[in-house]
Amino acid sequence: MSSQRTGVLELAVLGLLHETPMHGYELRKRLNSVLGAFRAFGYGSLYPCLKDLTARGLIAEDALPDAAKSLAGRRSKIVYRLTADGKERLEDLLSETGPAAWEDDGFGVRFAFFGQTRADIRLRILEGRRSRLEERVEAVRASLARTRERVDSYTLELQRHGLESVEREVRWLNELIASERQADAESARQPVDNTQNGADAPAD
Amino acid sequence: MSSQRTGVLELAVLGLLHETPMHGYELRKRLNSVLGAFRAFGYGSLYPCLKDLTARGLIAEDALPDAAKSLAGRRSKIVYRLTADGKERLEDLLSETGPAAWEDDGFGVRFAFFGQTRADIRLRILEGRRSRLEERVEAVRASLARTRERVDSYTLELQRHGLESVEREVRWLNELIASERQADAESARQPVDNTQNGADAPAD
DNA sequence: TTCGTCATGTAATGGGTTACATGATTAC
DNA sequence: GTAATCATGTAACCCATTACATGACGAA
Repeated sequence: MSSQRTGVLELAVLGLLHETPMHGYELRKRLNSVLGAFRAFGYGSLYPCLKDLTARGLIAEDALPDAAKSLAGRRSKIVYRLTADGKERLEDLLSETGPAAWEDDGFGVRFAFFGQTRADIRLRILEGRRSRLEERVEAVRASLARTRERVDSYTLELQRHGLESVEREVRWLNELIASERQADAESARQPVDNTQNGADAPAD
Repeated sequence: MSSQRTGVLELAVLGLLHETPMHGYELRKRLNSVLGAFRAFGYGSLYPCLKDLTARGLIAEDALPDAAKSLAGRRSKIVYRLTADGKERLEDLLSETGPAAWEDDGFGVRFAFFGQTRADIRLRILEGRRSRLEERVEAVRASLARTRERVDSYTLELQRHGLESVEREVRWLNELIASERQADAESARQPVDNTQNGADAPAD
């Protein structure tokens, strides 16, 4: 039932390859530099994923055994690039606004590729995540309130710190949402857009 | 070798049951209230885990079909309690100071049960986690420094926010470590301890 | 020549999620 | 009597991890 099993890794690979073709080793480094603070992938995850994506025709390999490679960079074995199908798939994934898009992992990756995401989708994802986090805040607050649940001080401290972290992210989201809305309003006033569906432009 | 496959859930269950016997449903609530901000487990994870732990003799079920249940609490089907083996296992797990203890998940659970953990182990885990996080900070900082890696502003913002989060946790750990050390020093001056190996006590 | 990093993989397994299925008890 | 919550489970699947294995290339 419409359950597009995402797999953070798949999305991340497609997203990175959309920016520019790369080979596995490089991909992994970029991956861990972009998502660095949250997640780390090893080769044991990446290579099987690349094989899978290739088999599904979403990416393709351009093997260059010992080609020119003008300046910069050692010679590479297999360079992967996004296929047309892959690009389509990427757009589909980046258009999702459901749970996958606001849960911890999924959100991080999607946010990293917000540059390739439609503005309205961005907003919905940010808001989705915010309300998700607000639920958590509520849950922890409730738990903190029920002090009868005799908790030792460490458990309490953990909850307190966790709560603060989540609240902090909510504030961050608030700022992001505000600035998205502002940008939206401004671009509506003077549509300087490129490649966008041009609404009736105001006579200058 | 020696790879004691932990499984956050297993440890969490043992830890909670060490405090007091409980049945599955209750266990799950406590679980998500204690670890609330970080992780959530569903029944689909919990019950199989309980069966597994039972099979391994680490916990046991006390079925009370419709017993007295004096005050407070609805009648429960299966109440789980920690066995002697389970307690031993729990102590082993809580004594670990390796990767399992300072990686995201493992750390959270272990911290929640610090009350049941030896003071020296606590300190080593806190320090282990701190140095782990410091590595991450370094990695992200390095990535931020290499501005050549043309990143769009969203990716950048994600990295920036991630970095701040990690730095924040490092500060938190610093405080915790300091207060652990202080408590340690104080208890060394006047050993008011119970159940501890009594060093030569100072004549009052 | 040896070390570090670049570079690519595989096999086995793991730990947990999702979705489904069921029924008892309590509050309204 | 009906809805919410309590309460217990199973089957299928998934995404990734761990540990291992291999080798070329450049710098010291």
